[in-house]
Amino acid sequence: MNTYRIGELASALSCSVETLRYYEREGLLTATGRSSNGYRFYNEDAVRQLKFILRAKAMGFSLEDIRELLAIRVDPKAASCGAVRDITEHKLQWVEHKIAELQRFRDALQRMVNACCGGDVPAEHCSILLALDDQHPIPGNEEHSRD
Amino acid sequence: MNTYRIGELASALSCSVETLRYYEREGLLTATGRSSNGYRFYNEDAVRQLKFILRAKAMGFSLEDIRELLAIRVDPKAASCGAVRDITEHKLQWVEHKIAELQRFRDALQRMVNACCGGDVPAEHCSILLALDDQHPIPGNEEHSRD
DNA sequence: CTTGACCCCGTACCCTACTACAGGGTCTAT
DNA sequence: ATAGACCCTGTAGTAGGGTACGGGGTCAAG
Repeated sequence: MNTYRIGELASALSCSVETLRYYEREGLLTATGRSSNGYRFYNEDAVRQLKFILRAKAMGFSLEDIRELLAIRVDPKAASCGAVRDITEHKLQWVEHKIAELQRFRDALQRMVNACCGGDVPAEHCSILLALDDQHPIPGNEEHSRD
Repeated sequence: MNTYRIGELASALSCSVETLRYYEREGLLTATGRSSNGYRFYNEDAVRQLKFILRAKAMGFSLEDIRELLAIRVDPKAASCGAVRDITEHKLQWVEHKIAELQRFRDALQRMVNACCGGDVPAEHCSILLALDDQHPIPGNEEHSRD
């Protein structure tokens, strides 16, 4: 079975050597072993595990989430399929919450952009500044004003 | 004109005293002055400025953005309305970019949740773990698989 | 005159996911 | 034997937006 040194693994999967050492410190990816000179080496199982980590990251999982998923992956008989789905659903809810928050930001910003003349005129009466001062709430924004 | 001590301002606008001192260090909100005992005090202008800051934060602006907006707010004749709209549009684009990213996360997570039996069975054949291992790509996810 | 609620300053710490650097060892080619 | 590429460890720094703490001063009530 062929093995990889840390730099080879890093360039193969497009991450940095420092990241791999960091993942080791964090307990996400331990090297398969050490050569007599102390160099880390990785086998195909480690490559697959790193792919798992990177793919999970690309899905939006945090390293903490990934730590849990890896624990299940290593010993899948000890965990239920439901546990895996719980982690995923929990993340999904968090992502949906974040999306909703950003959509509120987007709508507020969009209303401000729409209301602003945006011209090369002095900003003295700029509707965006007025809206942030709440002197002149922008229509559609009333529910956020104090009474 | 009535003035407020830092704790009064903090409780009036529901932020912490530490936050106000932090904003002062960051140049966002300087106290109106200091009493003879060294205590900060704030007048109504400062209250309005803090409201501006908090409202801008609620819109998703970063403290760095707010710093720029405040500079314009202080001297609106020196800046154009277009400059204000540029900041806002820039933020809007950033927010839209973030939303799109999170929506990709959400879709990937949703596909995984849908595909998972989620039962109290061992996770050995869990479709989520398989998908993250890319042994068993979930339909709709092919564009992310390596070839 | 002491207690408790305020306030001051400066510094350190939180989180996440890295990245950088210092100071050293190892291996390969020339 | 020496350059250059690679590897090791340990520690510190980054961004953003604060929070916490230690050690002290101030002020009003009892």
